[in-house]
Order: sequence, then C-alpha cells, then structure tokens
Amino acid sequence: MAYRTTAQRIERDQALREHILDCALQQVADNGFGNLTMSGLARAAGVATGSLYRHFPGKGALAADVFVKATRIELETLKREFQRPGRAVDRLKSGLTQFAARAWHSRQLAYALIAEPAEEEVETQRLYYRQAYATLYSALLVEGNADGSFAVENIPLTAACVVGAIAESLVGPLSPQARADRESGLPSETLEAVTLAIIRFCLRAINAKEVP
Amino acid sequence: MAYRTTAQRIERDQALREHILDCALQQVADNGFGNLTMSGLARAAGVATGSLYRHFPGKGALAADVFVKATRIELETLKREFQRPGRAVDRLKSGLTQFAARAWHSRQLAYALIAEPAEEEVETQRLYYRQAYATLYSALLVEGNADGSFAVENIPLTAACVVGAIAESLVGPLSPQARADRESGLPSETLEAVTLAIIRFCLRAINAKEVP
DNA sequence: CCAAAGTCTGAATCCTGATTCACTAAAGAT
DNA sequence: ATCTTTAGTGAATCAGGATTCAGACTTTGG
Repeated sequence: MAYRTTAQRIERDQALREHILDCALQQVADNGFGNLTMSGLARAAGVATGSLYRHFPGKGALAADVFVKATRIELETLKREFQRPGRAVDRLKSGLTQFAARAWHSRQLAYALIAEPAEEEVETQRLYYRQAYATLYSALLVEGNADGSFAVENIPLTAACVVGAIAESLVGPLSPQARADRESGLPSETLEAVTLAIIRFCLRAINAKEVP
Repeated sequence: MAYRTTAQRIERDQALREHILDCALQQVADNGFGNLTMSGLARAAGVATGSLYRHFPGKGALAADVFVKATRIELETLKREFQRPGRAVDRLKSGLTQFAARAWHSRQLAYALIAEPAEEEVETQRLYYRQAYATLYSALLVEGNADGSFAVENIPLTAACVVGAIAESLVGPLSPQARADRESGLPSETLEAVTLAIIRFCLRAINAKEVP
C-alpha cells in the first residue's frame, strides 16, 4: 500500500543529496558561484537535471545550502580554536592564523564564501553567517575583557569591525584581480605577512596588552 | 555634406548621457542595482530603450558608470577631508565621521556601493575603488607615522583592514536585513554609537596616541 | 528648401539558464 | 507476480530582461 518510510530509501535519498551538495561544492571551489549551473552540476553528479529538483526547491536554495555547508565548517573550526584552553589573546591569535591559512589555501572557495556576488538566498545566508562570526568574536572579546587580555567598549560593533578587517585584508589578496596580477608576475603579499598584519591590527584595535 | 562636429550636438549628447546617468543613479539609490532595468531606466529618463545603447555599450557598462560616478563623489569628499590642514589623527577622525554619516543618510545607495552584488563590470570597479580607498588611507597613515600620530608597520595591509572594518560595521546596520529588523521594531544602533566605535577601533588599531 | 548624415523609437527578437513534466524505471506492499 | 507509489530522466518550455534594427524623425551644410 504505502511506500517510502523504508530506512534504505531515506538513506539513499540523503546520500544522493549529500553527493549532489559535494559536487556542487566542488564546482564552487573550482569556479565560484558564478559558474554553477544546474545542468553542469547534474552532469557532474551523474544525475538528470530534473532530479536536482527532487532534492532542492531551486537553484537559489541549492547554492545557499552549498554556502552554508562550507561556511559551517569554517565557523566550527574557528569556534573549536576559540574554545581551547588558554588566554583569550592566544586563542584569538591562533584562530586568526588558522583562518587566514585556510582561506589562503583554497582561494577560490574563500573568495566565493567571503565576497563573490551570488543569488539572493546566498546573500541572506552570508549576512547571517557574518553575524555568526561576529557573535563568535563577541564571545571571545567578553572573555578577554574578563581575563584582562583586552579592553573593549562596544563589543558587538567591535566584533563586526574585526570580521570586516579580516575579510577585506583577505579578499584583496584572494580576489580574481589579485590572481591575475600574480599570474602576470607581479609581486604579492605572502600569507605570513598578511597574517601578521591582521593579528597586529586586531590586537591593537581591541586594546590588547602585548602586540607582536 | 558632413554632419556632427557641431558643438551643440556634442553638448546635447553629453547632457543626455549625464541625464541618463543621473536617472540611473536615482534608481540605484532608490532600489539598488538589482532593480535597475534598461526599460525601466529608459522610461524614467524619457527616452527609448534603444537610445540607451547610443550612450552605453550595454547594461554592465552603464551600471559600472553609475557606480563610478557615485563612488568618485564619496572618494573625493573623503580625500578633501583628509587633505585639510591639521594632524593626521584629527583628519582621520573627521573623515570617518563624515563618511559614516553620509552612508547613514543614504542607506540604500551606500549598501549598493559597498556591498550589493551586481554585474561583473561593477564588481571590477568596486575592487578598483576599494583599492583607491585603501590608497587614500595609506597616504594618511604615512603622514600620521611621520607626524607621530600613529605607528603603523605594514601600511597597505593596515589600510585594507581599515577599509574592511568600516565597510563591515556600516553594512551590518545598512543591510536589507537590518532594515527589516528596524521596521519590525527591534532596537538598533545609532549613528553616533557606530561612529564612535569605528573611530575607536581604527585609532587603536593604528596605534594612535589618544583614543576618545 | 533639399539631400545627406545622424539620431531616436519601441516592438520584436534573442539569449541563457532555470524549471517543468510526460514518461520510464525501481522499489515497496500484498 | 503484480500492482501501486515514488524516483529518475532530459528534451521542451518558460521567463525575463538585454539587445537589435527597420523605419520615422532631426539636424546640418549648401
């Protein structure tokens, strides 16, 4: 009579959904959101175009899911780093270092997540997750204020500034423009220089005692 | 025999071109790049769609021109502020204050210029003008380093961080999301609070002597 | 005033991908 | 085994706005 409900079917479904998302993420990591097409993705995932619509209501939702999936990983990684034991300053330093390094090593993806224009739905998530980042920094700032590492007045706004500073200083070096420059032989910043500059900038901005 | 060349014709042409740009800017200021359409613009400007193509090679170019026109004004305004006499710190403070206030008072436009996704050509200009802003800040940082107001090590990267911090702290409050929040009665930051936070953040970040 | 050269018009066309849907294949239920 | 229900297919359709272009209209030079 009925159908569905079987564990096997549900599992298959989820697996396929994940497979599609993985392929989509791969496409975005390779060519950005701008080159993500439903037919291309279907081909890459080995399914028919129409099948994509069994798993996602439309392209916007799919792209947003890709964004969320990738961004969550970054956010979780940063959160884990922030939650390790130790003084807030040190956690901030290592978090920034790690974040910058990860972005540096998958530039196209980092650019897509941080700055590439994309569907409305993706922008909505971007805004939301920027807020989530800011919240993460806010928590750390609170702790740092408490343990004497920092002295910050307006925590939410300061957190927003930190997020912006990081994004901008990375996007410059990560952008397609910079890639073109790099390929045409112009000299460019190194990861180490960028990281150091970001750390200095942020630590000073939040009134940290010791700045490297 | 010939035609053209007349001063009158050239003048008319330029005037019309400017008129179109003005209308387009108005549209962007009202509804963002996302709602700028060629037919809508033609209607607003009182010309036929096809006529737009006598003045601009295509929509992308037109949008980019709008962006440049508006951004140049901001950039010039900031530059003027930075070039007044006085200590670098004070000029930075007044520049930031003015910039934030201007953005605050034309939110939709500010959002469109700072963050709204738009045609490729616009993004190219955005990248370019962000660089231009960074250069402006770089110059000020150099002066501040010289007159003892600041002590910055990596000037270009620091300038990028400053640009990012400002953009982010404004975009949050300016974004469509924030607008929705505001309209649904949630409390939100005031211009004064944002400005103060930005100034503090930036001055500290660049190692300024006195921070308000 | 006329012919030549240019400009303006806006409905028709084009483009580019997203989305649909009639149909076929597979998976549960009995 | 067979019937029912859901999943998968991919060519055809749609959507929506940019772009074109065959006249109609203006301006210029003589």
